Amino acid sequence: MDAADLLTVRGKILLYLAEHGALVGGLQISTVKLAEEIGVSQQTVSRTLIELEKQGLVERSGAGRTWIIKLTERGLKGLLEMHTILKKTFETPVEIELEGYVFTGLGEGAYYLQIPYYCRKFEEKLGFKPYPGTLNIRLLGKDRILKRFMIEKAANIVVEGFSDEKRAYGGAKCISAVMNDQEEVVIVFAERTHYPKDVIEVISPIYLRERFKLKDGDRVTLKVRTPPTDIWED
Amino acid sequence: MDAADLLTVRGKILLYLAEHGALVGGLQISTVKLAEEIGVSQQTVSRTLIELEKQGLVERSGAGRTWIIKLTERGLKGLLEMHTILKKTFETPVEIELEGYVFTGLGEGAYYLQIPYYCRKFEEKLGFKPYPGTLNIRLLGKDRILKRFMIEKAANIVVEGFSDEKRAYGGAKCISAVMNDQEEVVIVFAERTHYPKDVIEVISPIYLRERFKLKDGDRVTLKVRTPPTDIWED
DNA sequence: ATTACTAAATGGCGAGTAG
DNA sequence: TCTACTCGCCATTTAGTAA
Repeated sequence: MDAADLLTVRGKILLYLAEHGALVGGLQISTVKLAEEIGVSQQTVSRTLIELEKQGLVERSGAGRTWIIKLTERGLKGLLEMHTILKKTFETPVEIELEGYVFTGLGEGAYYLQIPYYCRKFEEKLGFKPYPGTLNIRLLGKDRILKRFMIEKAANIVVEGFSDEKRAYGGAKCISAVMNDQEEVVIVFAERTHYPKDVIEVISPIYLRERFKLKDGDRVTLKVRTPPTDIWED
Repeated sequence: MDAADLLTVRGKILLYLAEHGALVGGLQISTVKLAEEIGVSQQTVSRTLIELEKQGLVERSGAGRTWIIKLTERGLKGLLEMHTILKKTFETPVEIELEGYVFTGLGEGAYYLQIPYYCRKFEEKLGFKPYPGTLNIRLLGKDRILKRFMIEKAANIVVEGFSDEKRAYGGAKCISAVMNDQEEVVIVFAERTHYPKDVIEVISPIYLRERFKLKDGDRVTLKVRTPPTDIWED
C-alpha cells in the first residue's frame, strides 16, 4: 500500500508536476516519460493532460517535440487543500489517555536514579531534578498495550546509556504527561527493564505518592499530548 | 477542482478516517454516512471497506448496527507518504530570479524614507537603517509580471500605513532578496505607488548605486527564496 | 435502521496506429 | 522519435434488493 493507490491519474500527474518544479518554472517532460514515472500508459497521460488543460489546471507550451508543462493556480488548489488536511491531521497534537493502578516495584527505578550519571542526565534533559524513585503503574483498559506502544514511539526525550569497567547501563526514552489532570510528570521507558509491557514508570520532581496520597492499588490517569507524526513516522 | 478529484475512493476513505480521528481512537460511522461524506454510493463504501479490511489497512469491530473503524499502521503508510511529499513540495523554499535594469525614478522612494514614521518602522521591521533612497528596477524577461506577482504574494514583512491631520500614508510589504548574488537587499512593494507592474523598488542599508557602480540602464539580478506555500496559500 | 450481495451500466485504461 | 486519435475491453461504480 503506497501513496499511488490513493491517487487518481489526475492526482498522480498533478502531484508529480508539483513535486518536480512545475510550481514556479514549468517542467519539460514527454508523455512517455511522465507515463513511466507515474505508472500508467502514455495514452492515458496524453488524454489526461488534454483534459487538465481544458479545465485550466495546467498550461502547456510547445518546446520542440516535448511540452513544457506548468501548473496553474487552479491546478494547485487541490494539492494545497490536501496538504492542509494532511498537515492538520498529522501535525495537530492528539491526546492519549492511560489509566492504571499504582503498585510497589523492586526498587529498580530508585536504584538507577541514584546513579550519578543518570541523575545528572535526567536533570539536564528534563529540566528538573527527579525525586529519587519511580512510580510504577500497571495499565488497565483494552487498548493499553497499543497505547503504551504509541506513547513509547512518541517519546522524544532520549537519555543515552553508558558503560564503565564493571558493566553496561541501558538508556531510556521519556515523554512528558499529566497525571490526574493536575501534575506534570515524565513517563520513562527504560531500555532494559524487567517489567512487562503493561507497566510504565513515572518520575517527577516531587514525591508523587505523597502528592496524591497514593496507596498500592489506587487508580491514576496519565494524559500524553503528541502530534501523530511522532507516533507513526519512522 | 478540489482534493476529491485527485483521490481514488480508497484514498478518500482513508483520508476521511485519518482526518476524523481513526488514527488513535477509531471512528464509529455507518457506510451510508461515510458515503455521503465522500460523495460516492453506500454500496461502494461497503465494498471498499471490505477490501481495505482484507488488505489489513483498516480494522472494524461491530458496535450495534454500525462499525467502529480504525486505521492500521499499514493503512496509514500511504497517507504519511503523501504528507511527506506534499510537505517537501510546498515547504521547501524555491528560488525565484528576477532580472531588470536600473532607472532613475521621481524620488518618491527617497521622499517616503525620510518621513520619520517610515524610517523608524523600516528600521524596526528590517533590522537595519535603510539608505534614504530606493533603487528602481524595471524588470525584463517573459515571466516578469508573474514572478513579480508571486514575490509580492510571498512578501512577509508588513509595514502598516498611518494617517496624520493632513493625509493618509500607505503601507508596504517587503521581502528580502539577494542582488547580483552578493548583497542582501529588501524589495519593497508600496501600497500606493505610481510605478507600473513591471517595476520594483529595492532598499538596503548601503548605497547600492555606489556598491555596484550602477548607471541607469545597467542590468541587475535579484534572487528571492521562499517556500511555495507563502506564494500560493491564502 | 443497517450491511452487503448480484447484476447491469458507466467510464476509464491501454493497444493499435496515424500524423 | 514524439503526441493523440479510435476502439474494445475490463475496472469500478451504482441500482436493486435481500438479510
